[in-house]
Amino acid sequence: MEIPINVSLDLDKTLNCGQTFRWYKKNNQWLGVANGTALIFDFNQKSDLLKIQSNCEEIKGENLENGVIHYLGLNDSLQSIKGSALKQVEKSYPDFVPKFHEIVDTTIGIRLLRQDPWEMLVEYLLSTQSNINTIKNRCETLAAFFPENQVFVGEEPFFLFPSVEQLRRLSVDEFQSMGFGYRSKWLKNLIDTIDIREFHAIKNMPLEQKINYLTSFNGIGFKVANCVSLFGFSDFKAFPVDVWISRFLNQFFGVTGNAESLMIMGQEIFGDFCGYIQEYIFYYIRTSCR
DNA sequence: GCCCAGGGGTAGT
DNA sequence: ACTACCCATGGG
Repeated sequence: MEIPINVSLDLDKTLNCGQTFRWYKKNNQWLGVANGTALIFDFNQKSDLLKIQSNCEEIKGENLENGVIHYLGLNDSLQSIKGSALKQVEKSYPDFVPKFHEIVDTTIGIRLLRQDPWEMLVEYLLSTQSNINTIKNRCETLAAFFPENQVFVGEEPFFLFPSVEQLRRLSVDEFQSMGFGYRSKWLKNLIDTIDIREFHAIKNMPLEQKINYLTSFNGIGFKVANCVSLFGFSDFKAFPVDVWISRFLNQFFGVTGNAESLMIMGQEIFGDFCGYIQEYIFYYIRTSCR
């Protein structure tokens, strides 16, 4: 099917900016899994048509069109988000306004995906102290361990992300053999102890309570908790601070500190949608200074 | 071989 | 609260 896209969307940057790990581009098409449905996107930027192929006709109970619109965050008003953040920057850090425009105007089509919280929790636990390529390989290795999860769109194979119950069948040694290193025991502990209903219930809690719950697990620290809150639960007040964001804040605002103090800094600078702006910054600094 | 990566836990101040 | 140190592994 095809759906018209009449809002700003940069699909390449959205799927390639580091918020998601299992999408890949092949023959000018994007292939990936969105909330349990395998998809192939073919986006013609000129005609503003998004061609969609899939392995089934729905995404988590919604029809395909609405499911894709939801997954891609196409209902987010990017202009409102930019306006809100700009107002906050003008008020508190006017010297930063020119840089703010430069960053946002070069990344404006990026949208925050509505990804599966469970997948985000596992994948960001595996992300610590690793570059994005390594993380992508790990996530795909883990998913491909379960051949029963394989689905096809035409000839193209996909692996749906394993459930908690499926992961419980694996041992620390098997995680080790997948190259997870010291994260293996964290993952094993997580899947053995998590109450999945309790986990999903944090969606409606304030950010501080999400972080408190998530950081109660071994291996989930402040930064990863913010990633899960932002990318899994769409809490736009989350502000993940990794080495890149930390360097950026030091360079442009002269601040240093741990992930928690710098998150508060990000919230003060950019306001209620700081998570969105964080993703723009992340893409900007990783593509411009090189 | 060396350095870095979407960090976190722990022990010692 | 802050710091130093360790942790496994792959990629550039």
